Amino acid sequence: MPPNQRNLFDAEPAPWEIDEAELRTVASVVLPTGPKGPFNYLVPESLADPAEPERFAEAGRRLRVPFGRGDREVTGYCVAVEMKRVDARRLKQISAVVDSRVLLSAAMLRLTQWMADYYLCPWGQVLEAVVPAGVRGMAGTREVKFLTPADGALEKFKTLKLRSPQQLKALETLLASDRPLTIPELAESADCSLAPIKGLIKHGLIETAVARVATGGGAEQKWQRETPLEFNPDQAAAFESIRTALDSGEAKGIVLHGVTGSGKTEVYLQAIEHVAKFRRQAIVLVPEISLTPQTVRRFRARFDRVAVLHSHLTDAERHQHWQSIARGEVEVIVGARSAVFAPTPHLGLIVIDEEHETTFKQDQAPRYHARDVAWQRAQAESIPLILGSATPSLEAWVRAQQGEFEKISLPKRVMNLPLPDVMTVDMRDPAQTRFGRGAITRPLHQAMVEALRGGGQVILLLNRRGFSTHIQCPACGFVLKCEYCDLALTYHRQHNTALCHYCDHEALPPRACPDCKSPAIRYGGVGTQKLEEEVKSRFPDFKCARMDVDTMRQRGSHDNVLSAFQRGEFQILLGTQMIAKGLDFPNVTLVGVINADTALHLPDFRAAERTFQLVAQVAGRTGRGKRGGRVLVQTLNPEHPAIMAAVRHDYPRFAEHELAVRRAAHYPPFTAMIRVVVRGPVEAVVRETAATLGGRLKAAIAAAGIPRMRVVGPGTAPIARLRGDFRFHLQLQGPDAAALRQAVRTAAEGFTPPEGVRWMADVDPWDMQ
DNA sequence: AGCACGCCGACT
DNA sequence: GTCGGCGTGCTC
Repeated sequence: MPPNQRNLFDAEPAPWEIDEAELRTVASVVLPTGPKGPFNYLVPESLADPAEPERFAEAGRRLRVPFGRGDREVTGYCVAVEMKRVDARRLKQISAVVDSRVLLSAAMLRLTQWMADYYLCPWGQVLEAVVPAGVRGMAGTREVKFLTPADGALEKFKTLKLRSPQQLKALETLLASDRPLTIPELAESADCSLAPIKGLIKHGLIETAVARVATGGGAEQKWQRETPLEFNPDQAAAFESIRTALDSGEAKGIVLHGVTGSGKTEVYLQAIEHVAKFRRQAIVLVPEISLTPQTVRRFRARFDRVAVLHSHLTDAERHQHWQSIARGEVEVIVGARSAVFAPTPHLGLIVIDEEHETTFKQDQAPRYHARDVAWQRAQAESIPLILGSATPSLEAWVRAQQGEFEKISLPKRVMNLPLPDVMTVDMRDPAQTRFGRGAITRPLHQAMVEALRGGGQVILLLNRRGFSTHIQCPACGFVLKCEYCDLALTYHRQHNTALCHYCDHEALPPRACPDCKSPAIRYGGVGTQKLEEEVKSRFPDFKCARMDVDTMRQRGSHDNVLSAFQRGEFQILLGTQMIAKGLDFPNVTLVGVINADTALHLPDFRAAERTFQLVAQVAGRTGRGKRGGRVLVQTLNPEHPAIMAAVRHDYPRFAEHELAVRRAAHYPPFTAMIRVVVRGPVEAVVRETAATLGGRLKAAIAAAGIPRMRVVGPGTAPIARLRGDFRFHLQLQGPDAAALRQAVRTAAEGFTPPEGVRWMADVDPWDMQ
């Protein structure tokens, strides 16, 4: 019977056929793309035998299944296998089992299901994001034939009256081997060619089995061992609380609020040592930033078996690490966001360092936040979750205040070092700025002179890369924008191009205004490249290095520059926010913030929080040695509460002020939020689609009768055009997060946007642009 | 998402 | 009659 006609014969079951249902083994399969499913398939006897682990259909492995009217073979994730009463004639059968072992434990399957539900994303898409591509493709492995002698091979050799001495020698060699050999291995040790081996296989005296093996192996590097450091009383108290949580066998969120330089890492390290004693594993999430080499080094120095997962790994390396973690060979996993999915067999602790960092939120679907996924996982595995930061996210802080999480403070730096003096430089004051041209004010210049003269090092932070941040015509006001985005182009002098920092589009920098033809076009705004020139001309006797995405493209370059700075090979380090994170330089006596206001006026309710974090974090980079240190913050808003609090190292005061603002404006963390973005190439169509979607959302809210829930917008997104697409956005706000998600689901049901228009929902958005 | 199905008009 | 245009709806 041709498969396409099948439905003709067994369409709807007639009433008298209804008790055709029978008890069968059924697998639920979720596909990575396409319709959501899950779809049920019959498990044939041949794939239902646990004694054959190579082809056992069970939850957590991938399966090949026939799908659609054409029965094309697709790969899907098996999420459950159960005995069910089904009408077997209406189900198709699994074709094959792809994975020879489980990729996702039952707990991880539940976690991915939670993510799909919470982040409004198909389950299959979550699964594809959780299992690395290198693991799915079994990168770095290949199929190899292994040879074992058949039962009674030697007797058979005689009864078959074979007389080849080469074959006999090969067979005897194989019999003498204590493990299965590959064909080349056997040829080598029996000192024969491939022909006699093939002959033995043909006669059935040697049996072959295929297995996947790793190709090549990474060399293990030996690391200098370090012993635990002495705790100060605050650290000891913090560790005690964490140890109690670890021993309780219960889930517990712990906000470890420790000022910069208070020794949080040492607390993590000893907590993990405690976990490792019980042969459990720990996951440590760090913001990417090439995984802050100093932190990674400390973990390597304290544990024998550390897996470091970073973005520069090849697929094969990632696969090897993943397998090694799954086998329980690893004590600690240090990695960025996605390391929260590490397949640890017996997880004991999750640590999120620099918990406030935005990199923990994924900016593509599934748009998860590693902190929230980690908390979900911690609850499922009944383990503690430590959220460490000098500037905790307000989300974490509020939960600590409400008693949902425990709060632990490390209010002092180790060895009682003082926090650095922070001063603002008011850039509105002409007396301070009228000092040549450039980005460095008189007080900052003076401070640099003093610091360098005293043999100290200087860090300068400027959160804008490139040379000039905009190209503008003073005659008509025209600003050169990207052809595809609604964004000003940045001038990069090195390659003499005008570059879009969002889509990487390059344009030729104009000599005259493209609009009014005035030749007076001006390159304005200071980026890190221009700052570097300014520093070099002001301080020609000192060496200076720049660190931003443009200079850090190569693998390892980050670590190289920082190590050189630590060795004192240059005195001035300038760069974007990547220099503000987790670094420890005892000889840095001055930190200058060129412009603290860059994040302050973003159309984003988190603008103040970001500003506070940036200033407070970079300020923490100094005063870590005997010489002490100071910080100068250049700003046009010295009286802004976020900047004032950062100057005073006063996180609680900042939090109190900012939380009052958020509460009054009904913003997170006091309300849940989902942002919906609609985009497409034709502005009018996008606008109309956004309006339709807005209407559907409002209707969904009204129909469900949800109080205090509102739809803001649609309106033009702050970045109105990106990569050629016009963008409109909406925000759903309300106290009940689940109701918000349900409203989006209801609105999406049966909604198909016009050709070319796409839309997405971002749950708990971080970026509002 | 992908693909077969079916109902149209233009062609051999 | 037959080919193929795309609109529609289903996929265990």
